[in-house]
Amino acid sequence: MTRPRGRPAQGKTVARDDILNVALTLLDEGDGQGLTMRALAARLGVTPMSLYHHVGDQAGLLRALSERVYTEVLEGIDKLVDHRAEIRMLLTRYHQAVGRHPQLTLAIFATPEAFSGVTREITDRLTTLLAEITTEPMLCHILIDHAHGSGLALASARNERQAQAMQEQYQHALDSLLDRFAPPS
Amino acid sequence: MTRPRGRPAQGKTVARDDILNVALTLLDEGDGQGLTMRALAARLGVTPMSLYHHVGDQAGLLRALSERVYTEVLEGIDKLVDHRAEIRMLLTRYHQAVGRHPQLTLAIFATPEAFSGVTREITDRLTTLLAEITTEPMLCHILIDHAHGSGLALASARNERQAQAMQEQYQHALDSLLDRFAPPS
DNA sequence: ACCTGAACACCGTTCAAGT
DNA sequence: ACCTGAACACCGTTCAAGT
Repeated sequence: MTRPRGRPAQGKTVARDDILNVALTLLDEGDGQGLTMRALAARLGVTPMSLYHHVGDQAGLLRALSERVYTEVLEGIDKLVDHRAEIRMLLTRYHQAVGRHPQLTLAIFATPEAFSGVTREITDRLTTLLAEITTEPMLCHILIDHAHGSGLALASARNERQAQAMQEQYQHALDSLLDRFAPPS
Repeated sequence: MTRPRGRPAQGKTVARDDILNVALTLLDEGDGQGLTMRALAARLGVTPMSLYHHVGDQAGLLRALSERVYTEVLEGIDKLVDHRAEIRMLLTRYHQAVGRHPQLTLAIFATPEAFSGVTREITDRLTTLLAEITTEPMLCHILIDHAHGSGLALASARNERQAQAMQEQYQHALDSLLDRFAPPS
């Protein structure tokens, strides 16, 4: 009558990487309500509680996702001699990351415990770089806020062509901001 | 055995205004998870389902809240002759509204159906005003994004003194942006 | 018009128990 | 170490029924 308990004889262990991948698609394919511990477990063919072993609770899951997504922003950014070029690169990649996973960004905003050190790394790197080319301390916040807003707006692009156009508009705005606050000397 | 059904003889009708007031405090006093239809109803001494009669479903509730909060932004803004002064006033009030109800702002971000026409009115007014003093079309987005980001950050102020200081920093940044994109002629 | 209880289909998370 | 079922305390929302 009762189904078998415990770890099944042939049971495959679910990989942490798979959890994160599937979680990310659940988050992106819906309106943000698609990612639940139960739905995630079901999609992975596993009991909800087994997830807790790999990623902790829901905030832990979000933090892991945030790490995975935002780490890509820092990867392959060589310390350029040209500060301005490095700033552009960093922000463009960040903007893209937000645009690719807007629901993740919103979820993190609403879940302070989900903040990962990676985002801190990004903003720290940006502030030190910006300190080299401008004396306006608020420029960093302005740039990051705009990356958020514009990145989130990217979600409402109707097709790839429009998304491309919005990306270019962002680049333009970014250049304009840098020009006006830190004119190339 | 069974408790009475239907409208109680002396039952007071719950007022829509009370619903919104209590909903707003539930939203603000917690970490954003405090506002649920059931908790709201309980606080009002009413069954959850009675709420649906007044504000519709959860998205309707959020839209009503958004209207109440953001309408105050537009109120008492006389059309000033000085475009720049009006822009400053509009954004400062918007920034304050976001800062006072950060969780509402986040909830609306995550719930597109909750968008009220009022926010559209605000951005429309801003765009037409900005068109008068600058040719950079993205300035409007930059200003609104920064109002969002800085307003949301206001939530993490540890005391009123610090909040005041952050408000002033926002003003400063706003002026700086306007100066650089639309220098007073 | 306005409020009610019951019901449906969900949630996150803890726990003790299996292998 | 890793997975399990059962249970607890919640959700939003629909429905038919009361006054």
